[in-house]
Amino acid sequence: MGVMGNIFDKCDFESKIFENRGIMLPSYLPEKLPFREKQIEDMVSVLSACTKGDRPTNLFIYGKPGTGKTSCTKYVINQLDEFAKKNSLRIRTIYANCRQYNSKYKVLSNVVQKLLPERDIIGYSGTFVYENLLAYCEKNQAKLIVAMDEIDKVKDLDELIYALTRANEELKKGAISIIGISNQLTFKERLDARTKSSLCEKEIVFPPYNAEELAEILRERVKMAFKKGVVDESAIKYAAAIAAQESGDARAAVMLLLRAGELAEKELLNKVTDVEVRKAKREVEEEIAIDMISTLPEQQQLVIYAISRLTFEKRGIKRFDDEHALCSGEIYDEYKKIAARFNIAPVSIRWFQEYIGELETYGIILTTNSGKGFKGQSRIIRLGLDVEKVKTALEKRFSS
DNA sequence: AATCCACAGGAAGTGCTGGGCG
DNA sequence: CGCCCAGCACTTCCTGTGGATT
Repeated sequence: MGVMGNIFDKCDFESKIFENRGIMLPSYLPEKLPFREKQIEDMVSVLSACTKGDRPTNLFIYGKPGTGKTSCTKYVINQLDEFAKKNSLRIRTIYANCRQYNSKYKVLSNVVQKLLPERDIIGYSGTFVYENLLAYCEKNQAKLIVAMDEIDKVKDLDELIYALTRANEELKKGAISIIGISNQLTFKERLDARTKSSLCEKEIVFPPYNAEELAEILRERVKMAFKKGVVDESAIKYAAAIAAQESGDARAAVMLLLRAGELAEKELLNKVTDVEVRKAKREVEEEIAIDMISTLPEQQQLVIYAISRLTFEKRGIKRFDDEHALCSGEIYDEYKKIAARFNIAPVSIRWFQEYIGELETYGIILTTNSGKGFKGQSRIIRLGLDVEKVKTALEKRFSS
């Protein structure tokens, strides 16, 4: 044996694509929040009350995912903290994600834990936690601002809001304000009337970004996250266009560009263009689809498996004019064979047809109606996804 | 032209399940 | 607590379409 290199030698620790990949991750909090000046200004004008010693009104923020709700809120309360520190004001801000803290008790104990990190309050009763909260505010004469992200995930929200608003009545010196954040626009209507009126004293809407705004946001990120000149303008434009068309979700746009960058890195390219973005988009869609397939009922999985097998076998072998078009009869036969192999009772052809229709509405398969020239009214079926990936995913599923 | 074939899709019936109600 | 009924997943049966075969 000659001189052996290290097996990690191939892994270039110096990326040719990324300058700082972390900036493209969802956890990154940007310093600039373009196109949200108005919303930030509104938040400041509400929260500025506490710098004058008053209790800020509660705030309800809503908008679709990826419209900057969380980033703006975090940014504003960080700034407020900084300002309070500089001017020695008695203001405390707390951010809690309610997906994690999804009940009144969990939220309150998390808040108290953050206020009193040295005090161990885990395992104590709700009233004990609540009293600690009051005691803290009273003792420190604190204006407390609690930002609750994904507030719709809290199971007993009415009680939580009630507890926090009632606290204000009991407190002589301190005060508590709530910032509620939600991406469900219908959520507000489900609330108790009293909860609604106290939580929604002031509302701020975060509209989705349009394509130009998304492109600007991406350019800003790319400047810091990627090496200079690596990301082509076409990639930015394309990623922005996709995200704008789908929901105006900035996080999705950033993720897409991150995936495109990782793809370019894997393929040892030195540029990221719209081609990589397109590939990244396909990759993401396929992952979602395969994920979805795994949650489908067993029978439908068998149908998809039958289609993937037949398509796989037929690749290259031309039949009629279409490359890998299938008609429902042969799929049903294959499906019955596979079902027998796995000892699963097959469904009747009638129900099989319903499955085909359902899978089509999910976008997993594509069907065209062969009006003329072939077996009367019939459906030509093909898989809308990467056949091999689907096949291996399902083989894994059924082998266990 | 009559019949067959391969298929789509409607209608009605069946057996199971889970939730509301007396 | 048992009962009943609605809803579901599915089957059986049936009608209709349009090319292929006799």
